[in-house]
Amino acid sequence: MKQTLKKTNPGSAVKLNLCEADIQSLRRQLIRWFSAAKRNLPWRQHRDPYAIWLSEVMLQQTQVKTVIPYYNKFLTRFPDIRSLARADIAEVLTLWAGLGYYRRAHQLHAAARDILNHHGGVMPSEFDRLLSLPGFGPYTAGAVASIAFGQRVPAVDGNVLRVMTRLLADGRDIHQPAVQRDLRRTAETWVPPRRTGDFNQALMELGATICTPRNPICTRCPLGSICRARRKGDPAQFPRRTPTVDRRTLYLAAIAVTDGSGKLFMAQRRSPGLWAGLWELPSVTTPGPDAPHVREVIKLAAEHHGIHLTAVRRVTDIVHILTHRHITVWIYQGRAAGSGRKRGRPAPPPTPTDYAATCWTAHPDALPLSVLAEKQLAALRAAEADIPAAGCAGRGQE
DNA sequence: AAATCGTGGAC
DNA sequence: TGTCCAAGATT
Repeated sequence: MKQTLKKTNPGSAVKLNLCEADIQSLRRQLIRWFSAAKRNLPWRQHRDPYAIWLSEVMLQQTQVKTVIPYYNKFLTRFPDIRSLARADIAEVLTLWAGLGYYRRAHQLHAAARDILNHHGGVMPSEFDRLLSLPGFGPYTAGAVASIAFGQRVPAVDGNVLRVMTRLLADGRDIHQPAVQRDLRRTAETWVPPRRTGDFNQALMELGATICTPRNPICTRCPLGSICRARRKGDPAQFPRRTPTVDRRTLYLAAIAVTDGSGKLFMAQRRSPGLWAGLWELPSVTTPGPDAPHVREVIKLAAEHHGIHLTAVRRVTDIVHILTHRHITVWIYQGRAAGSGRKRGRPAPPPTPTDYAATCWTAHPDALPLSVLAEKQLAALRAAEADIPAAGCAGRGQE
């Protein structure tokens, strides 16, 4: 039996949902399909709630393929909540460097400490308690509660939102928080009393492998018989697309400052913010779109970093693209003419203002670096600039 | 509610 | 090549 609903119905009195019979069919078909089709992923070999939690955090807005190597390394180094909670945030960031969205690493660490200090080191199992931990939103709390503890709660991520809008032929904009909340309430009625974790994972797995954003493979979909978008003939029109926003451009002048003994001046970014806690060449924003003159760079270095430069030259420049930023970086090199510098000794790091900390180091690659910072060092070396050589401590060399 | 927060895969 | 967007959370 089918409900008679208006097509896409914002404001309709009747809640957009499947009928009871279709919900039963959905549960059965999905679980059956998942048993046969599920991918063999590292986190599916664990029953430990911590291991599942870690995977869910790393997978936020990050593809499975990208996460896998980070996950394995992280879990080897920090096999349980206690080891993570007692670790230095610097080491956590080192293992996270390159994965992006670094707030996740800070909050993962904070939540581990919270669990150790206030929950006896035992992961909470209830949705509401999980939700109150740092880094847990509706999705992650639902995923951990259902997958690790079998709680009957939904786990609605981007995959599930897409699958749901297609099953329901729901034309609303899933980027709107109110729409997401409504779909989560609908999903609550879909989660079966048993095998909640498998059901939630099956919905996500379907979205990731069959019900994909473009070119969904409806011929292989176990839910084809109840999918309203498929019946309408064009499932890919759901979910509704939203107009893209332009990337803002950002212009930076970065300076590779060396002292007399082969050390490089590095700066650690503040938290919160972009690349929080990671290290990079000290830089300042400039009006753009033209590269600042050398004398301007000398002035900026003195103002922002308290360093007096000599022998400044522009070495190279790079472009870095983020989701909503287009960053142009002009890279300069100079030598510190610090007053306190003696033979073979770097000047003490100036008191940081723009940054959380600064340091002189002969091994900049040993610090947790953003991908942009790695690009900066690589570009300098390609230009044969006079900076410390790459050591063996950097990532991506194994 | 709309912005912010990274990086890379896929087409 | 540009665009979308990925097991989202936070302010």
